Amino acid sequence: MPYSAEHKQQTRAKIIESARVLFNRHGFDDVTIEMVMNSAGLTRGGFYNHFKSKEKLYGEAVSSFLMGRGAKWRADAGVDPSRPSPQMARHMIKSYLSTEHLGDLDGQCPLIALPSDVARAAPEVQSSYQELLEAMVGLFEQGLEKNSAEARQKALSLAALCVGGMILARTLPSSSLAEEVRAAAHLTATEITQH
Amino acid sequence: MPYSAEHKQQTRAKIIESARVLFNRHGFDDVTIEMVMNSAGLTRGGFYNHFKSKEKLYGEAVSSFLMGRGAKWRADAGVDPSRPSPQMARHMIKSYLSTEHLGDLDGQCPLIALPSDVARAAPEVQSSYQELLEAMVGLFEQGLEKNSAEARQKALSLAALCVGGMILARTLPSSSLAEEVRAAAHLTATEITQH
DNA sequence: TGTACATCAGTGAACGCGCGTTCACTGATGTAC
DNA sequence: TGTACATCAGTGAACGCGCGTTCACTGATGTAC
Repeated sequence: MPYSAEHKQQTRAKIIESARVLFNRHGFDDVTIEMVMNSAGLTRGGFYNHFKSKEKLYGEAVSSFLMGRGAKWRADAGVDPSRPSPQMARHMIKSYLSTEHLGDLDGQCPLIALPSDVARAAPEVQSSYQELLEAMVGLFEQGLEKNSAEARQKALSLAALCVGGMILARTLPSSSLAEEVRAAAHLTATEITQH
Repeated sequence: MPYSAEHKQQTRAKIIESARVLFNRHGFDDVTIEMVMNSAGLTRGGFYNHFKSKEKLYGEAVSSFLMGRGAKWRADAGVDPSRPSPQMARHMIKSYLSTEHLGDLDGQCPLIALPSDVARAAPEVQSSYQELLEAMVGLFEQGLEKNSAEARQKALSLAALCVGGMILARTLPSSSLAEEVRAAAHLTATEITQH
């Protein structure tokens, strides 16, 4: 059995990681298989040793990114999971609606980068998107000390405000207006956690 | 001079209208020139009598849609422009975050449908996008009876909440969750106009 | 320990399809007389 | 009024490029003896 057992898996992981970054930045159609493979240090032809099609790769890359993001959030929040607090919600909002996140094209939250692609993607991809949103909403909800119906509504709105604010800020050509949108959304979101 | 003077212009307008609907629903890459021309009752070859390239058509279609939407809003609001009111803002929010708007794939607001395409499009297209957002924000701002700095912040956040809520609702595969997001955003947006 | 062998990850050339674009042609229309 | 003509919007076949996918081959690696 040539090549160690995990060698192929490592290569596969490298391909997914390259794809993740490229898809997140450029979307599905503008990324070619050659770009992905070169960025992983390989050549075009080998791709089909690892994936059945470009679509399958997309599904895996997006799903893994979405899941990874969700896990990271849960870990961040889980430092003391027995004591969810408004501080935690405000901390999440602060980092989500930060100038740094706005400038981070490679690492940005996929809820921001991918909605229009996801809407046309395979069901598994859509499910992952939904799961990540639910994770976000769940964390907000935990951070709000309210009766559950109101907390749920606020948590959903916070998610919409965070994602919408970032999408708009990223799309606007004027960076001063983009920054204004980001700052306004941040302020309003913080206010919502305080009512 | 064969064909009446405006004949060509009418055909051109028909092409733009077909393109508008198709691009709004499917995005730039998934719409072919043949689809646009057939939907306008013409054949592929004639396209280049009217437009220099697919990109130019996209620019015109999107810009005209964005401008038209802005004009419509101003007209709606302008019924009595001397008396902007919270009612007007609430009315806009109600119709924007309505179930009908969520289901209207052809007529939906382009701020919802187009952000990821616009981010990669020509500068004119991006400017049109920004203008439409500014029109929306301006109308919200007029409808809020506050000192200007706070009204501006709230207006920007309302825009982010409206657009973000609709984008999320449209992307989620579970229509019950989508509806929940829409309803929550609607409620929170209304509350914001009342504080 | 060293050598022959089998496996299969990776290579790069080639294929083929879709679609944007071009082009020679057609035929409907308005004008000139 | 009717006829020949010029124009040019519209047609549809053909071109060519890019990219997803396939395929015959290579060469690095682990195993058998």
